[in-house]
Amino acid sequence: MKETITALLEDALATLKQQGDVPDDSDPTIKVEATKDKAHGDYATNLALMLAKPAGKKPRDLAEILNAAIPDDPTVRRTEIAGPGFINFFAATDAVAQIVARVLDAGDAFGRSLAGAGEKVQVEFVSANPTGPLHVGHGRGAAIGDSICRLLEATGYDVTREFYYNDAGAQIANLAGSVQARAKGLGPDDEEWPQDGYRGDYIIDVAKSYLAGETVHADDRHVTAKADPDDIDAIRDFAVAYLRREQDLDLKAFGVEFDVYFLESSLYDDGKVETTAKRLIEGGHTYTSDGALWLRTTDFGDDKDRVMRKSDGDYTYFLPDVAYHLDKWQRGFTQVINEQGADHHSTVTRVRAGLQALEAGIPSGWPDYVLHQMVLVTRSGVEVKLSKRAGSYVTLRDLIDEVGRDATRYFLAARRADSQLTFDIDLARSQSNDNPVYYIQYAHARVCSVLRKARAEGLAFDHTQAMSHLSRLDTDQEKALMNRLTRYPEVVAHAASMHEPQQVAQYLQDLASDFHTCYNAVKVMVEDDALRNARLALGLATRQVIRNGLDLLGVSAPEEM
RNA sequence: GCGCCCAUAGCUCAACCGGAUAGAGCAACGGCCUUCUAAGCCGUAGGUUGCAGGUUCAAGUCCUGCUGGGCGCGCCA
Repeated sequence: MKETITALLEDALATLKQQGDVPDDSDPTIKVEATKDKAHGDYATNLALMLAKPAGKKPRDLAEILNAAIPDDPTVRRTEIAGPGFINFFAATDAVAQIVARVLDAGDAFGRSLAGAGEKVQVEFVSANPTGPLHVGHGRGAAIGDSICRLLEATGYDVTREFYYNDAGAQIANLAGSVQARAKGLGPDDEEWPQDGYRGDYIIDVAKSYLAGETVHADDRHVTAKADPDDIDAIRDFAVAYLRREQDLDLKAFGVEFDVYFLESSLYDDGKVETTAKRLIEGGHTYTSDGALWLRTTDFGDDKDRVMRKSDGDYTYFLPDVAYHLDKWQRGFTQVINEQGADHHSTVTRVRAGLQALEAGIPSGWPDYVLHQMVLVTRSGVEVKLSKRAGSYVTLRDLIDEVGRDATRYFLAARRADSQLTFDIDLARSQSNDNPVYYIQYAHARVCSVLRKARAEGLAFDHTQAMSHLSRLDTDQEKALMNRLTRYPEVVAHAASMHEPQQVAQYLQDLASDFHTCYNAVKVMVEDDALRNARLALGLATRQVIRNGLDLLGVSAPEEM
């Protein structure tokens, strides 16, 4: 529909150029928008407003000329000029109803497109170090990151989900020390307890499992414990595998799986850190000061230079970061999206600056970032800060256990990443109309319920009959619902290109609302076979779109509540 | 002090990379169950989009300066 109108406008514009009403060189991007207000028709364009200035005409006069030049088309019932110079398009009723056939025809594929044309995209998200259970912030990253992946897949991209972590640094040494201390029966209150050791109860579980000689299987590694409390290397390997497995289990329970686990240590093992350092030095972008090696990132937009090799000879985390992103580029990802907590926002300019200094032909704005703000968890209006297992923070597992996967995913993905999020546990677990997840799922279940009833009465859905009577769907509520269905592909395309899954959540709420309104106003199970089947078809189409949309958010679509 | 992000109804949030009368839900008030799930629907009320300027035919959206909040500013990650 939108494409049809755009094509009509292109025709009209060409006519105007030919007539000399508009300069030949004016080439505005033609914008056709779905209207917010029914009174403005179904679609509208501001083309006349855009062209008024270059044409040297009043917007409304130009709109008249433009409108007259729009060719006739069966899908457009009529057009009108409104406001300062908008042209409104009213769709033919039959054309709107055809959406039902299109949805049912496409099924799971409805809303998908080939816009990405198979381009390789990598999305890095969560990327938690294996030092403890995932917390709510990681959950937000997982929900947003995975939904972005699903959106990109739905728009034709070849997506790689990647998880980057450090299994060898200071934090890991601290983890090993903490587990060893627990294995020797020490607690955080003992004098010999390592400084800044991890105090959470989960360390006890790791230590017990290690001493019991258990074998753990994570997605990317398998380790059998040596059970020797004095072998710190063995403890470290085991602890990392153990916590990686914990995280994998949490992520699986959350419906998130990764294609690639990338180890920071591999960048050292493969010599990529060395190579990157050499390249930066040879490029002349480094200098030595106070015994440390600095990269002149200020040449590339950073507000201060950064240390890449410390005076003790070790590299800072910054250099492997650059090496890692160079590696991403070399793997052929022309588009990379990094989903991270906003507390790491300072790495953005730094990494980009480091990549520029490599002079590897990487675009200056590469990679893309989606940064999410903090999550505050509340129960009974009071902030929740602690979990028993992790000690100092609320874990993702806590939320999944308490409110379920669907509500957790929905709530964490339904807000713009750049606004702070308050996760209200009471709301998320409430099975009532103020909970948007249930509201949407209920709409889906209601359709299923009607279908069950139809089947039970021996009036199973007749697709052929329905398709030839779609024009019977002519009440205001049905038309509003069908219009909403029409918008779905645009919503998916836009949400994907903007990397904003919350737009899908918003749409689904609106769709569910239109459906419930329709459901209350229009009875499906009527005597008239043709009408009943047409209405069943509309229900089926709605169910399909809800299901498709929820899937983009990783939320299930239950048949009954 | 510097940098990034945010500020929209009493509350939680939308607003399709500048468009028409800024929209939902909750809370409040008034209605709707002999009828497909009332976990729902209909109606009423609620706003100078933090403040002040600017750009534009058109600004919640873009620019500048304030105010308030979050995060960051390490030879930690």
